[in-house]
Amino acid sequence: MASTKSRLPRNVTSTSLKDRIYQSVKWSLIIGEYFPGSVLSLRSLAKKMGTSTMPVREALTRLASERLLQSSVKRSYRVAELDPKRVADQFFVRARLEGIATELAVPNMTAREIDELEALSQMMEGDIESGNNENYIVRNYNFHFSIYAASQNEELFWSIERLWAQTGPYLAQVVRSQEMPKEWQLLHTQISRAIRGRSAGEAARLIEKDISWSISTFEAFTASEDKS
Amino acid sequence: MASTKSRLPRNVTSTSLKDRIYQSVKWSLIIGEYFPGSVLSLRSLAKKMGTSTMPVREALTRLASERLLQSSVKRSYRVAELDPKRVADQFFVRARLEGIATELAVPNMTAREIDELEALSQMMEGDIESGNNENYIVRNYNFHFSIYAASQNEELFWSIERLWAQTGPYLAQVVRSQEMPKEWQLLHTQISRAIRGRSAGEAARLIEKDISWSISTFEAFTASEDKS
DNA sequence: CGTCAACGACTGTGATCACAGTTAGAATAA
DNA sequence: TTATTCTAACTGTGATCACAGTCGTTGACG
Repeated sequence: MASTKSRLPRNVTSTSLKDRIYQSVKWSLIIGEYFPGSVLSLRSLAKKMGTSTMPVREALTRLASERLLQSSVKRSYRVAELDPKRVADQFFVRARLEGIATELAVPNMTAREIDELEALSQMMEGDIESGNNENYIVRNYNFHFSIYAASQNEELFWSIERLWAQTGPYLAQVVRSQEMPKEWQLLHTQISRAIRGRSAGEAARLIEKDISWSISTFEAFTASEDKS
Repeated sequence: MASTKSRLPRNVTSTSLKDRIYQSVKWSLIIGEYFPGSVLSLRSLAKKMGTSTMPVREALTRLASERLLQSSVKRSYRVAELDPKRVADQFFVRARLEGIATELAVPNMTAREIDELEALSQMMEGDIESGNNENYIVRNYNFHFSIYAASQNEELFWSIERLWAQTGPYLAQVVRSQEMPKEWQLLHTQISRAIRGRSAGEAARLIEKDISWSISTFEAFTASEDKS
């Protein structure tokens, strides 16, 4: 888990304990390591981290303020329960913001960056083929955020990342629990191809398509859950 | 002071101290009560609030995590110094998000809400006329956010509010230090009129125009500051 | 057997302390 | 006067404590 942290842009000197705990928990949320409704208590987390509760509570108040965790007074912190309206709202904003970021990014990306993108998309196709959902989740994150980083708009980048962490627990749960749809297989390759061709509008359209597929997959999943 | 609070019904005091301090500081940022570079130290703020440093530090870590304040290890919290690129990025995202929120809001707004909007815009015209910049800042906030609330997308609403708090210290500084441009006078009335006519696209376009005016006013201001 | 009150083990919150790193200003030297 | 050093007052960080509210379980009672 610690090795993946280097993917996230940050100030080089964020060595405080509270920051490391914050990053650690946030990453766990993004890759869906916690389930909706999971309880995160100060003392148990502190024990697990080998610290006092102090840095943990600062980390958790941060996460709660970014709406990644829910908290009410004197009740334990927990991963937000599934609220279809809320998740739909989040995906809606994600689609718009990620489309905008992609449009900005396309003219900025270097040939080397696009090569890496294409390599990633190849591996993601393989992950879908072999059903390696775990790898897919991480590579999908890296794929998207190497694009958004190229938008060179930090504010945009952070807004999107916050939303990913919010939708992470739900989406990852879906991706883990079932075979990934075959339609997903080509999409990311098409995206990197559109970027290579410098067609910003096309790339943005495909990114938004990617997200709308996520939505419908998610909705189909929750619908089937309700019946069981 | 503390003794009177404890006697109030519990639903009034149900919000924690840290939350109230958080809200208080955030509002101060939105209306530009703090200047770029202002230092907010735990102990001095705690003294001002009449509490220990504990709730203050949780409030400030929240604000820092939302990028409303800057913090580096063992250095005091401070309002971000002016970084033209960063502010431009923030305004860019604001324009897009607020345009989207407006488009969503227009079909949702009730006649009563639109009446209130129009009343606000009338008063804002008066504020510009009489040079009452202080009132204008607050009414402008209320005007915009009553629209964004009607988008009925909470995630969108919070994203925008966060950006307002980020740009607040810069923009408010400009608005306070000079006469407001006459062009601003009619804009908000036009916006409420477009909303009454249920033309979402037009309303969104005007909102984005409002923000782009903010940008250019801000840029003109910083340019003139550099020369002096 | 089923209901409900009460207990006990939890929860976050706020206060206070020790500590180490930062910083600004006074004292010293050139 | 100007530059530099050094100290003293400040900063956030982390640990620990007391406290009050929450919640699940147990045990008594109907």
